[in-house]
Amino acid sequence: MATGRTHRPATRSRGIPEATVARLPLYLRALTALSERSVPTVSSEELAAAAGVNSAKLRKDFSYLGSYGTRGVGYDVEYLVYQISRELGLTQDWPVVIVGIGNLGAALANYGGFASRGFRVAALIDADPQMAGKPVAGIPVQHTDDLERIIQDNGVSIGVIATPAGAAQQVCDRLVGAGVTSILNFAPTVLTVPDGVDVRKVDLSIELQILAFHEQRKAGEDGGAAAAPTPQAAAAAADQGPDGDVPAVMPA
Amino acid sequence: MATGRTHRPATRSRGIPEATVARLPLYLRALTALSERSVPTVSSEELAAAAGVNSAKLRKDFSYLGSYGTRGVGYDVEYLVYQISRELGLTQDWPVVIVGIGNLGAALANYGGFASRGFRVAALIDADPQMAGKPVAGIPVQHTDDLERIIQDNGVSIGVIATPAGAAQQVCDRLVGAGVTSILNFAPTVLTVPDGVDVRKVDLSIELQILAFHEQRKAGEDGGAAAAPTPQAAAAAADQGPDGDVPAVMPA
DNA sequence: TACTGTGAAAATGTTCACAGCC
DNA sequence: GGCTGTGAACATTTTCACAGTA
Repeated sequence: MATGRTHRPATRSRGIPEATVARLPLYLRALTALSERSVPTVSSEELAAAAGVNSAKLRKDFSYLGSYGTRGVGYDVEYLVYQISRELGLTQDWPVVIVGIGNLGAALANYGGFASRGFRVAALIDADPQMAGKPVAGIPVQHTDDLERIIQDNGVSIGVIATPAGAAQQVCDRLVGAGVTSILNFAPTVLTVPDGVDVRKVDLSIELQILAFHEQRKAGEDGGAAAAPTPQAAAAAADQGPDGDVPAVMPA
Repeated sequence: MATGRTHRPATRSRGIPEATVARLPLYLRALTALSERSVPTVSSEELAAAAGVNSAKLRKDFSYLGSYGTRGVGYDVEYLVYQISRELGLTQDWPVVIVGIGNLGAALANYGGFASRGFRVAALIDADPQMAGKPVAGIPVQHTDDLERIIQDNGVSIGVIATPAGAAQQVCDRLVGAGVTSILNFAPTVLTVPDGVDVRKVDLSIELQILAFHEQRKAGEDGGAAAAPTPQAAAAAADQGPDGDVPAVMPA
């Protein structure tokens, strides 16, 4: 039953700290924007502002990649775009499958940010036979029955799970069985995977809960901070709306 | 123009560390599942497994909230559900607006995980006049023109931005101007906000990029770790698909 | 006995501040 | 002069290991 670990790759990632890796895509985006405006060089101060971090952190981050800057001048935008892309593995093509083509899956399929960074949506997979053949974002949806074949035919190593929570673990097992070694999970469940498989999780309601925590702090306690006005007392009838996608409730 | 900081609340959150706050929703979900199965008590070991963390971390996390367990026995599930909910501020009703009802916005509106945790979608807002009046997830979409009124009428303090990147900052400014103090941003842009406003960011393509980084590591280097088989050589024709939402694409 | 709660150690991440170089 | 690169100080987070207790 594999003592499934989540997150944290086994591969200590050579020298680059996780926290730095997590920021590289941020820098890359900021750099890409500069590149589009044909800006030739940028200082750590400017780039940091564009990426929303402070400049000391940025410089330290870059120092793990090597010495790609020029003292007194800054960083060459194009060169840095290339170096970071290479470091992140974006100079190669990553075929990706999306499983679960509900609202969220469709949104993901349409999301331009994937195609624009070396990721290619190789297939869309759904358990509903009604969906089979229907094009979403120009790609025909295929049935779950063919999951293994699709993975293998396309050499897919990254899978995205956008199914309801109840189906996620089963889909995950099949993806892993077929050779997928990285999973991006949108279903609100903890996935159990064998060692060597990375799982990253995006949970919409968790982010909101964290915001609520801080929001509560602003209003409550004493008059510490400022800003927040009344938290409105409408703390009443919270109709438990119908579950659209993701049920949030484990099947038991 | 406010030297907009992102993330990290100003309010040092009494004693509870950020890292702990970020895990509370995880514990809450696991506990809710146990509660539904009428499990009366749970040990740190069991709960930690269900939440995907290790037990020492969980105990330390709970120790910041107080001593809610019983030595030799474990934690009372119902009691803990209540305590964590209260700590997160989920015992009150949080009206939320979603701005940008494209694919992603619709997915969010339909997402059951919101309603099930004290969050109530108070309104859907879109800039497209064609959308106005159309119901999405049973809620009629309203036009951006009415944004300020909607925020104030509903006492909204949390806003979700699911617009294209280009519109995000403008929407953000209007939300903040109307009194919103917490923002969940799905647009791939760094938002600038005044002090006292919290921003959390969910970026789909960033998560994939982090996976790609580790995926690359598994394949490359030498035969350090195990698991990962062939990374398939399909590194060829990556047709730069059309941008659905979000921009990007390196020019060079 | 079987568990929690927590100090203390270790690891990781951030910031400071300045030497070094263009 | 202006900026990078980085040791060293500081801060946060994780883990260990065990005392305390129902």
